[in-house]
Formats: sequence, C-alpha cells, structure tokens
Amino acid sequence: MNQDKAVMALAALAQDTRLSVFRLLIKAGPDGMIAGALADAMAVPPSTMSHHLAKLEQAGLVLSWRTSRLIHYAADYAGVQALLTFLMADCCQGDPRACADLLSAIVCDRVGVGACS
Amino acid sequence: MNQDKAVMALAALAQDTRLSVFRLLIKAGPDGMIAGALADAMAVPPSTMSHHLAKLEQAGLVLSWRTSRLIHYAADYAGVQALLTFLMADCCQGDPRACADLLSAIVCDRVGVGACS
DNA sequence: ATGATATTTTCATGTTTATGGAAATATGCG
DNA sequence: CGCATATTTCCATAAACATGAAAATATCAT
Repeated sequence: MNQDKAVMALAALAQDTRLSVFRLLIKAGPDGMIAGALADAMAVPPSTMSHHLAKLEQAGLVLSWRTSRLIHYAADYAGVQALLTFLMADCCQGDPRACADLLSAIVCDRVGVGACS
Repeated sequence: MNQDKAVMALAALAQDTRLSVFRLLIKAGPDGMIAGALADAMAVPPSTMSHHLAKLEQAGLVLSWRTSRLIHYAADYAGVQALLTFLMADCCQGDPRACADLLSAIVCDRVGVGACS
C-alpha cells in the first residue's frame, strides 16, 4: 500500500452506491455476490453497476471471478487490511495514548478476536 | 455513524493533500499541529489548506481549537474509530472466517495492544 | 449457427470538486 | 487606535466524476 493506492481505495468507497456495495460484500463473505444481483440490490442499471464494480476492483477492495455467464464479486479482505493499516500507520508515533483504545474498540465490536478487556 | 457521514469521511480522505494531512495528524498525536505549519508542510497556500482542513473537520476526522492567533488541528480518534467500525460492521455476518484475521493483523502492527498470536 | 442471457465498454452529458488570488475576519502588540 | 500576523471566506476556473443509453463481448442452450 502507498499513498496513491490509498487515495484510489478511499475514492472508491467515497460514493453512496459503491459504499453500499462494499458493505454488502463485507457482509456476504468470501463467496460474494453476482454482478446482476448487486445491480438489483442497489436499483441501478447494469452499466452503472459495472462502472462502480470496476472502480472498486481497480482500487483493490473487491475481486471478481467468472463462472459461466455469471460474474462473482467479493470483498478483498487483504486489500481492506492494507488500507486500514496504512491509515493508522505510526499512530501517535508508537505511543498508544489514543491508538490502542481506538483499535481494540474496533476489534471488540466483533466476536471471537480476544483483545478485549 | 451512518452511511452519509461515512461517505463524507471517506471523501475527505480521498484526496492526496488531505490524506497526507490526516496521516501527519495521526502521527502527531493529540496535541496536533498549527494550520500554518500544515500549509508549510504540504507546500500549499493557506487558503487551499483552509479548504482542506474544513472538509476534514466537517467529516469528523479532525478537530480544531484556537489559542490566540493560532488554530490547532488534531486527529479526532473517536471519529476515525466510528468510521472504521462502520466499514467493518457485520463482517461475514459474525462468522470470523476472514474478519478476525484481518482486524487482529491491523492491531498487531501496533505495539502494546495484546491481541496477537 | 441462432437466439437468449449476463456483463462490460463506449460515449455524451450534467454535476461536483480542487485550486488559489483577493478580500474579509480575528487576534495581539505597541 | 493602527499595524502586523494567522486564518478563513468569497469567487472564478479547470479538472475529475457519476450516470445511463446504446453497442459490443462472452457464454450457454437448442
């Protein structure tokens, strides 16, 4: 991850339809969803959805694969991890005055990670 | 945090100068930096920096306070936390197939949080 | 092959965004 | 008060972005 790629990823998420698609795919898990189903879910024409998905994929936030005529899209968890790590890099210069609380709070919103007090 | 505010926050970060300022403030810690010093650091005119800082502040990512003629800006850690939590909400529907690894990896890049294997 | 389905690419249009000079506002100093 | 410093607000302009119809591509079924 570098600055330019981070800007691309953030720009990809900084749009209502694309953020909704991304969050839907985060929820959906590794099996992802079909392009057409995403267009239906967001109530946009297929060409519009295709533009959005291309932008998310170019940004490294989703990945896609084809099975016969259907194209699957899923969240790219490694890409998300790289982005979030980049955003918080060198937080407070290693002094976890604010950062430790911040990050453990995010983790503690999920189940089964085990960093919580 | 809601969808609209998340889009605002992501849009605020999706620009080269603003992302650099944000990361600089994340590094700087709670004491923050002076507006003029940020303009100097980024080599942009004060009016341009003022636009950028206003957008970051409106997005809930930085906060500001005045001491005499100087205006301080600092990262708003609570705002960042709200954004990151929103992005990862309901990841994999609670089944931490991918999410637990993702989030603990972010935490383990820092020191002293203690969720790491 | 032909036709049907799923998706992308091309292209045009209107909207939003980034930039920075100039003027305005706020504060401190003598 | 009058001047200097720090920052913001106003304004105009150029560049980037979102949208979706139409045409193109890919795959499958008969």
